[in-house]
Amino acid sequence: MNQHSPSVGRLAPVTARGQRSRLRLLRAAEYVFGQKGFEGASIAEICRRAGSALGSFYTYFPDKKAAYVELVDSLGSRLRSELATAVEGIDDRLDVERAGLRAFFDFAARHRQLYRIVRQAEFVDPPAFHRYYRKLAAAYSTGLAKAMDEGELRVLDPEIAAYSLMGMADFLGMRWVLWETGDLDHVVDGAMDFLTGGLSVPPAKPKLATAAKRTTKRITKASLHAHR
Amino acid sequence: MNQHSPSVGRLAPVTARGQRSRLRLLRAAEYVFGQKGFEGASIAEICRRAGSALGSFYTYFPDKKAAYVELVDSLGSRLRSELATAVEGIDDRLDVERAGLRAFFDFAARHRQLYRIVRQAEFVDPPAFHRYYRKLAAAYSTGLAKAMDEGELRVLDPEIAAYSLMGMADFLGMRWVLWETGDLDHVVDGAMDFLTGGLSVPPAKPKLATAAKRTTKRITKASLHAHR
DNA sequence: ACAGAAGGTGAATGCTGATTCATGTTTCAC
DNA sequence: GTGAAACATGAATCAGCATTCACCTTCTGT
Repeated sequence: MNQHSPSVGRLAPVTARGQRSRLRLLRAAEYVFGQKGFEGASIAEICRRAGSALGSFYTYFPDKKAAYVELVDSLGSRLRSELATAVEGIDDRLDVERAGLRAFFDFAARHRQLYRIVRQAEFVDPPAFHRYYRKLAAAYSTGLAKAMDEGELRVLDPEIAAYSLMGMADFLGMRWVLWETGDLDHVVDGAMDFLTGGLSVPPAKPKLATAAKRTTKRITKASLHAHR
Repeated sequence: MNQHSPSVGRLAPVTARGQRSRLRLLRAAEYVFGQKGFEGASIAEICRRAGSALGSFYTYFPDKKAAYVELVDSLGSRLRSELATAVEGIDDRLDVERAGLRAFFDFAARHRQLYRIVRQAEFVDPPAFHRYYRKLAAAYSTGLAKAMDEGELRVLDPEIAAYSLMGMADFLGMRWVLWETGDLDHVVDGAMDFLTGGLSVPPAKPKLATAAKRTTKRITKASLHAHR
């Protein structure tokens, strides 16, 4: 009942040839769906790109939507697994955040269709869309909660923190990975600066307050002008 | 050349009746596009919902896409204007952030199609999609930069901060306004807690470090359990 | 009260593209 | 080597719209 039950029609390939065809089709689908959107993509174009005949698509997928959903799930689990790998063995939790952010940007750069495919999923198959973010958020929340328990992070609501951090990564990636490839190191540093210390001005030592504030401001503003 | 040049055909309504019709059509379009997506929505359904005949749509819009783009632009400027209003007169910058977040959630709650319409725009008309976020980000960045200049906020790259904050708001709204309406006050408080102070544990007074950490942890975890 | 403009109507046109199917080709277990 | 199961093929089917158009109704100024 779960994944590919070959009960109705034959969907899971049996031979090596079949596996190859299915994979070619899926890869082509990732490209075309990402390029044109779900509705805009035609099975014909996917097949052309995969080097298969029109009918072959239906040997492996019951319909257009099924292929799409599989793509969303697959992108989700590939992303989660890459993030887990990128982060494993890192002790300091802030370094985990940095590595995770970096890995996300890398993934997005390698799968420029990621955003478009996932976002379209909201219309094609809402459950798949939810799954994608909920699974990511669940793993993230757990990690954050543990770090908070261990005193590695300030104690916050882990789920709120997880969605906040996911949102940051999402928008930063959209802006600096997809729209305008810039100095990603600078973006990662800037993001880490923000998510580490927040927006509010740390209470300065009372006596020197004004002077210290002024100095900090000048220095950092100058360094910011180096970019952009 | 700019907005509605009635050069080819009559697109801008002249009489009050026309204005009403156009508005009814636009409202219906907001609903139907939000519900079914751009491709999934049919002009016929929009007209049915608006109580107009099929042909009337083309009295006011050159085609399906034009109506969509107008919707995206309109949602964008309505949002920006509501945010500006919600925030004007507030002095403390962190209170501005709080009020802005709250206002965004309210807007999203009142326009449950906002997310779906804006996200679809990426496929329907990429320029409209970019405009939406870029205009928001530009206004936001400017405000943040000013607050930083005035020493109200820690100095960060304003554009990175703007996209980070937009991403947070976007994801928190998706999760707690659209998916599961929960205790929004708690979400706003949690988000403010995060964006104010960041993730990292503030350096404790050396002598009491361990004890203090423990205590904080117990208290806050207990209070967190009150929710969810 | 009438002309002409603005607004309204919905059947008809045309195109696009998902899905099916009858038929050919390849693979592989034996 | 052979036959059944797997795969592959692409023309044909079919349904769903966007858009057009020829004609009707309601205003508004004079």
